[in-house]
Amino acid sequence: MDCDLCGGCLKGLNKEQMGRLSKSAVRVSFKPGEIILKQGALASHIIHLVRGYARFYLETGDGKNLIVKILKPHEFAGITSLYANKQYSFSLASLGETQVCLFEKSVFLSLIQENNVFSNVINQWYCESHQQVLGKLKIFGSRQLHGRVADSLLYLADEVFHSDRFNLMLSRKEFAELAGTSKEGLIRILSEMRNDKIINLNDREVEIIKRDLLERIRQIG
Amino acid sequence: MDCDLCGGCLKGLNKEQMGRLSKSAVRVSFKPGEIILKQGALASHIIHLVRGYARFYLETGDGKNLIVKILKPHEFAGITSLYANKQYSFSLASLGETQVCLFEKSVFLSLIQENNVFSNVINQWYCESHQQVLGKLKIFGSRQLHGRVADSLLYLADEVFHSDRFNLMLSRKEFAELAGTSKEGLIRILSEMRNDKIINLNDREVEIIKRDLLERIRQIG
DNA sequence: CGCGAGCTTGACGTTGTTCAACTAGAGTGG
DNA sequence: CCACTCTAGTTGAACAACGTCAAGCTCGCG
Repeated sequence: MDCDLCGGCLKGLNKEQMGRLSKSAVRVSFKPGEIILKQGALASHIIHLVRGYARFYLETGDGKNLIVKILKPHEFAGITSLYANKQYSFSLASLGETQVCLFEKSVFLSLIQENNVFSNVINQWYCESHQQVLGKLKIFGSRQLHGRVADSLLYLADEVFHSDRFNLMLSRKEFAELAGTSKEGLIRILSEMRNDKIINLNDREVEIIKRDLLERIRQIG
Repeated sequence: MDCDLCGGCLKGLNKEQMGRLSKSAVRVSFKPGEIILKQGALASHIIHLVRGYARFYLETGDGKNLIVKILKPHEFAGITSLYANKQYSFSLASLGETQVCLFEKSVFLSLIQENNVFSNVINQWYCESHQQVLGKLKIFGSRQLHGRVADSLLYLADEVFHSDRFNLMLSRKEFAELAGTSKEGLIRILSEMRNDKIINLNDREVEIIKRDLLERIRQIG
């Protein structure tokens, strides 16, 4: 199987290595809401999101979830389980229709070990991912609801959809899990923001109207 | 300058590379409470903690801090600023007397790029560090005070001091910043735990008595 | 038409922060 | 040697923030 859709995401590999990886790869499609990787399962694969979006979340143990980030096309997941972890420490579920490429972890790992350019690509990935999580931790540890919701809205606009107008692919409950609160708490803040004309909100269509204000709310909390 | 105290932390480097790194290295001592790296400053160095402990924290912008982890001897900081970030995204302050080794970021980076074994060591470091932050995010996003304090206590016992009896090197305020709450809130929980004989607490001397119970509190919140 | 799922709002109780007062110990200067 | 002051720690009370519970609403579907 070839993996042309993976595009430049695997740069640094030579033809032989690319072939070895492709041979171990499987392409799979998922319907909306299906679980792609399950927390606790044996970490056997690295996944590459080819098409669609997916929510990367932690099962907190008390029946709730915490969405850490939204994966968009050409992003990876499972790299955090490359070393040490025998099991996935997170879950991944599709939003809408998605298509993913599954690479065997062992092959992926040996490529990192033998190809320095590739190893550096992964390094860089870690660096960015680490930063993002640290940022989220900061928000969670220091801001209250208004700030966390504002942050989540801006995260979606800036990092995921690259537009101030987008279709929130999440249910209210899922959006709450992204902002780290309850469904009702989130809804109240959103309603408030709509009343204050900071955002437009029709069902799952979101438009950021007063971005400067939203950014201020994120900062002061 | 040689860097024998860095021990096996820089494994994978050959003699020439080790020499190049050593030549760029500076050894510095810090008194209790002094700032080693300052959030926002130009990220010019990677630091290696040779002796003592340090708190790795984020300045949240509203005058509060959030302690992400406690660095112990032979750990690194600043690796998260290797790529992209021109400025440190965190601060590092000494707890007690510490001694650190400063490496020039540019030299460090070129070693990663040319030495695959070293690159993999860093990769692994990222992987572990990433996991730790994700774990903390999970706690912050899903547990309330009791759980967060229990988690912080167990973190110190298991990951930092490797003993159920240790000298908390943090003030109450700093410990609160580790647990993500206010000084008063933390004190109340600690008093409760002392009254319930879950921990012993004399000034900054901590002893975990009922570990099983503490672990349960961490899990159920 | 009835049913269920997702969304919304109000009421209420819990949790946690803030403010203020108090204590103990350490350091300072008369 | 004793006020005085400063800091860290502790506790109580008032208040705000947030989660939970319950009810109603809309919409799509059988």
